Amino acid sequence: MNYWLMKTEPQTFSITDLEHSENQTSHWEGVRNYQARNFMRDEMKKGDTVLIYHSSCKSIGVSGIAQITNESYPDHTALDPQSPYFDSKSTKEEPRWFMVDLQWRKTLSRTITLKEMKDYKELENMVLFKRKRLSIIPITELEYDFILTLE
DNA sequence: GCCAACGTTGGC
DNA sequence: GCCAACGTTGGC
Repeated sequence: MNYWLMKTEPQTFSITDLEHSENQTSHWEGVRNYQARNFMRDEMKKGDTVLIYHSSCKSIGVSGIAQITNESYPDHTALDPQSPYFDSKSTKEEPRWFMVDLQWRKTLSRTITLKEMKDYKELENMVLFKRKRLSIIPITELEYDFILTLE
């Protein structure tokens, strides 16, 4: 069982939106970065645990927990010319982009902020700090457990 | 809104 | 295959 951190802009899709989705479950559309795609396509497994991270917003940081309920399948929004995630180079026969399904587990009582996470030695090796533009980030069980103790 | 970091594109 | 130009991410 693996642990992940997935970034989202809450004005687009927040942990609260996931909580209020049908069956508290949603697909995770719009990943358009190859390394993030590879994590999703090749390594995310059903049952993996995900920290939901809010970016580009007032309160930046970890805001909730979710779980992978469906492993990767083609991201249909890449084929939709009306979608902001449309990619003319992706086809039904050879999909370029993938998504997974996530189910809500918990909305944290407060956001564990990026700022405070940077203060802890226990988290100093987080990929989150090293790969600033990666939207899907593997984390260790120790990092996961430690972050949740901060709530 | 600014801008640094950095991933992607495309000419050569 | 290199690398300059360009576009996007995301913290501040």
